[in-house]
Amino acid sequence: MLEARFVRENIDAVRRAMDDRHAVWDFESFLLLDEERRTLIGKVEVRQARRNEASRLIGGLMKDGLRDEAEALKAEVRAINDELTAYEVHLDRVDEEVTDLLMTIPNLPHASVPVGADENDNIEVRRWGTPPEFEYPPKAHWDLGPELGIIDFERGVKLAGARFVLMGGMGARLERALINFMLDLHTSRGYKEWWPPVLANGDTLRGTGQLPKFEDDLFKTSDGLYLIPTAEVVLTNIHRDEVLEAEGLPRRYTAYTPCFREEAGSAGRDTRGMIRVHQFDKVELVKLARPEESMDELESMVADATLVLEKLGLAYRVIVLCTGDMGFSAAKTYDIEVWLPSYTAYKEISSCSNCWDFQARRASIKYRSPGEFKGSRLVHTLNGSGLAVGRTVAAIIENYQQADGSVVVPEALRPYMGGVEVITAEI
RNA sequence: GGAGAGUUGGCCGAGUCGGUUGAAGGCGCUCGCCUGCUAAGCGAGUAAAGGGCUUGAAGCCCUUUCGAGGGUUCGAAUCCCUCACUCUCCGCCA
Repeated sequence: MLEARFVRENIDAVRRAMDDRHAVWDFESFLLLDEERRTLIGKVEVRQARRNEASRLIGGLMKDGLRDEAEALKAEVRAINDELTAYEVHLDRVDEEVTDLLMTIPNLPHASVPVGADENDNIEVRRWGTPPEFEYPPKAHWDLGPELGIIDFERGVKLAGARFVLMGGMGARLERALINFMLDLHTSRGYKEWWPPVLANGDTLRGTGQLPKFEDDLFKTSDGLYLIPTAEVVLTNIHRDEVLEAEGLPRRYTAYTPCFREEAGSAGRDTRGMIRVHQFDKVELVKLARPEESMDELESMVADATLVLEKLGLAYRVIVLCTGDMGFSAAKTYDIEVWLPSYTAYKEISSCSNCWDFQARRASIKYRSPGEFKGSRLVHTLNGSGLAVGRTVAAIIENYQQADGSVVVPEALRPYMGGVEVITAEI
């Protein structure tokens, strides 16, 4: 969320930022409502001040036994209250409309973000590793997995529906091994591990920006809870409505959770395999940082996420998203893409964003630093996948496949696989 | 699920026969004094959000906020209702 005053006072810059994002936002309504709101506040507050004054006087008059004078004042306040009620009802409505509008404006892109329309304007930052070459036509994980008996797409559909996956045997083991591998790696590098709820309330989803604008992307329970689409939601909201001490920053958090997405609007995209499913596992990284350090923390977060791929020996590239391709809450985003032979392309496996103070303002996450400044200031929040586990499974199966249909287990993972070096067909 | 207790400022914690209580006191923090250093001590200050005036900055005025919402009243942290959450006891249970 952006502040109403900030938008009002920087209207041209905000307009330009929205143009850069190719986002549409109703500036005209905002300016009108904002003006109306401030006018109403003035009218309400003048009357409240008079009421407070009169009430004080009444208290004094009653003590002195001057009942008649007190009654006259009471009558005046009653009249003021009638007026006040009408103005307050109006103000509440306008206030809500302003807030609703502000909740739907996306974050401002950081100055370092390239301006562009869509994913074609994203800029590659670096590459690591070499995509494997095969002396035979490599198979996709959606073929290899079922042939090995470790991924069962058909029964996943039977159990739950389209875009749900069932894994068994070494497939399930690989999933679990990756989760532990990633968590161990991140915790060894200073991230604190959490085990959060995977259902969250509306305030939590509003805090990170999924609500109110993207409710269609979420699974919702009958009593108003949401299945989290990412652990970012709960990890970032851990400190909602809190004031943190500066010396405790940056906070670096990690968690493994299942993630749930409706994938509404992505019909026809990535329909094969386990690239785009309703339920997937992810190890998430979240940081709460001081504003002046948040950009450095974004860079190091990308390094933390890519280290997973390097340890696994998977080729990847890092791109910086252009203004037109960034998510709602992000001020700057790096995507990490892993090489997938089935796509003969790099495919997103992590997205690392600095959300600046956008989420912190929604969720009211502040910090204080006595001696440096008075009061408290908003922190910056960052999040990134470290990594999406299902896509990592797919990448390993495809990149480490052998001519005989078996899959070599990356060395770094073998301790987590009970020493298994090769995955072969099983029943 | 049943019964009871509770929810106050960065933190702890007072505060009901409703009226300068935005809220005692303490901790923490800031500034000053004192002190070979440190510690201790003394004095002053220290909530947030919103609106307005002014501005280089500071500042000033007003409003709101004592879990959330609603009600009673001229006036509510204080009384009433609803809801949420926390704790204790009972029941049930992976």
